[in-house]
Amino acid sequence: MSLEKEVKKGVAACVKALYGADVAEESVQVSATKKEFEGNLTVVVFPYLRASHKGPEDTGREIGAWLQENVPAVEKYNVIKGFLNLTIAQTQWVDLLLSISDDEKYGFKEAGPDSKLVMVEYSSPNTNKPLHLGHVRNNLLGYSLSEILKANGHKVVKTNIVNDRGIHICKSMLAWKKWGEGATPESTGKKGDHLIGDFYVSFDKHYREELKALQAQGMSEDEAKEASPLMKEAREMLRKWEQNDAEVRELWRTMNGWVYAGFDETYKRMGVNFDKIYYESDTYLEGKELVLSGLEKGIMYRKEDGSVWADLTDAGLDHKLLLRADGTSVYMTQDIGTAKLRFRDYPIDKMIYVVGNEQNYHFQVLSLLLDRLGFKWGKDLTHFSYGMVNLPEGKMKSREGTVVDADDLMDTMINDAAEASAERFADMEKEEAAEVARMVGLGALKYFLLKVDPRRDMLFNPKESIDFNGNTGPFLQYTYARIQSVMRKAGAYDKSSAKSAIPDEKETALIQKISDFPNVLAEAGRSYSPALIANYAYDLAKTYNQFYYDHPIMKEENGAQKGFRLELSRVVGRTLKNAVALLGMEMPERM
RNA sequence: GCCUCUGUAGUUCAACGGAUAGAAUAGAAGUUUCCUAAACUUUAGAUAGGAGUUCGAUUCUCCUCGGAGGUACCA
Repeated sequence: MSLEKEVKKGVAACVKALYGADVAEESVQVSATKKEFEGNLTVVVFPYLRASHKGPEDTGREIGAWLQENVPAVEKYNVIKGFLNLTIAQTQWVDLLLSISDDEKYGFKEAGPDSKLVMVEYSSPNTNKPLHLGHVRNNLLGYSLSEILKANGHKVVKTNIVNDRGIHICKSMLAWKKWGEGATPESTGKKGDHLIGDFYVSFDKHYREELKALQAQGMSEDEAKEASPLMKEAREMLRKWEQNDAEVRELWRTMNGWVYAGFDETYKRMGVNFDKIYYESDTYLEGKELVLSGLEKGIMYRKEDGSVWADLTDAGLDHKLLLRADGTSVYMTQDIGTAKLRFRDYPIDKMIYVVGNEQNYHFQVLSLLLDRLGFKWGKDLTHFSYGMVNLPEGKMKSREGTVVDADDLMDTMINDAAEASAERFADMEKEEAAEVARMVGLGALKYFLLKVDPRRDMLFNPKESIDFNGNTGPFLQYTYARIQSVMRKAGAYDKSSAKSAIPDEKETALIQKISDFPNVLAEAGRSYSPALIANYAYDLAKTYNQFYYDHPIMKEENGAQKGFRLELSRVVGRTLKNAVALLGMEMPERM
């Protein structure tokens, strides 16, 4: 049992014994003592004043005395204002470390028969352009969240809905037909997703020129948009696609194939993956059907022009369009269809959508509609809503060429890491140096994006954001690599000799930090927050570096002390590695 | 207009309603005959403004001001 739990239990028992009041163990407020006060754990006593009918100081002293008497681990106590600081007996710390040290997955829970099945949707790309920085945040959050949920004993299915059909891909297809001159990824040497993205941009460029020309002839903007031959052609292409036109479908398959090959490369490099991929082209018809069945059940209604709507005003929302007058589906329709297929494929207990916060309203509506259509998890589906990544100039805009491309970004990170470490890698084999640069570059990027509270907008400054010093991914990796270096040099050692070691303050602080990991992991799972893991890992590394600076390890002459410090270092390294793995980060053995 | 989110050192980020609001970076000053200095130490610097609830408010409620997003046929 962890010390914290022991104290909570003790306080609950104490309040019962002294004041006859019932207190839930979980409600007891226990935290690490601030460093300016004496003690290891602090109990907030304010909540018990009502039961004790005494002041905070007296109550604190009474509880402290009781704990000292009845909880073996509690050696001393002091009370400052309403805070009861407990000092844990020194002998407890080494025992605690040794009790943790055999559990290689300390803090992780295995999935069992009673585990909930959680489906996490993330990434959700459109197939008309390559992934950008916003997707990177999405992918890393989705992956990390999935890993954290798994570590908390849930069964997790990672899923991706690919928006592979619609006017956007038709625009790229049309541009390719008109101006592509048969270009392929092979002929151009370009990644498929980038090639398609170029044609999307090209379409937009020609389209805007067209609009300008039409407006010069005296049309209004709206009239010009209506009259644009290019847009007409694109719409015609979409119509043909829906009618299963062989030629259009063939081109569509080919071009999407290029995009998928490109995406796969990017995903692989980013280190994310999926258990099941759905395609909008397979799900949108299902959505239509469901909407029509909802129409029969009276959940939807049809307007005079033939369009189908849901009236959500009774839930404080609006009327929502689900099928256009011409019978084509919208985004919402597709999401309903996807939900149906997923429900058919998996016994889902909980559905989490990792999607940007600009879609908050969409998911509010989706939840309501799924619930009305009879999906048991519809009502409490979770929209894991994260904030946007902004650039110093403001929002990323693809039309203005201010998007930060995911592939370019990863290249830059890895190159910077290689440059920054050229000297220190001088004695490494080329391959290892490249591998370490990859880990460090991506580690810096992942940590940077994940350490921030997901729901907040964040700022990415290409020039300044990526640093390898301070509160960064490489800081954690460096700490780990340094520990591994010590372990390599130390070779085999007798762990049991640690038993008679006497830890000092910095060492007990480290053990306490390590023992806190299960709580942090559980809380990260409850609150869906990779940032908690990132902040914890930073804290642990920081604490270790402070210890490392003035505590000799291998050079320690006292055998017990040396064995203890080696074991402590090993467990810190392991904990760091396990923690950042939840963020998709890898740890180099040397750097 | 209406709805949602958001406002913390110069900057980028922390802080289950708990003690003197923490880090990093930029600034100033230091630490290496010693296990990796991508490290460590010292220093200066912030809760947008105003009411309220509370023993206690960055956190909860209300108002004002600022920023972002959404708002029925884009995803």
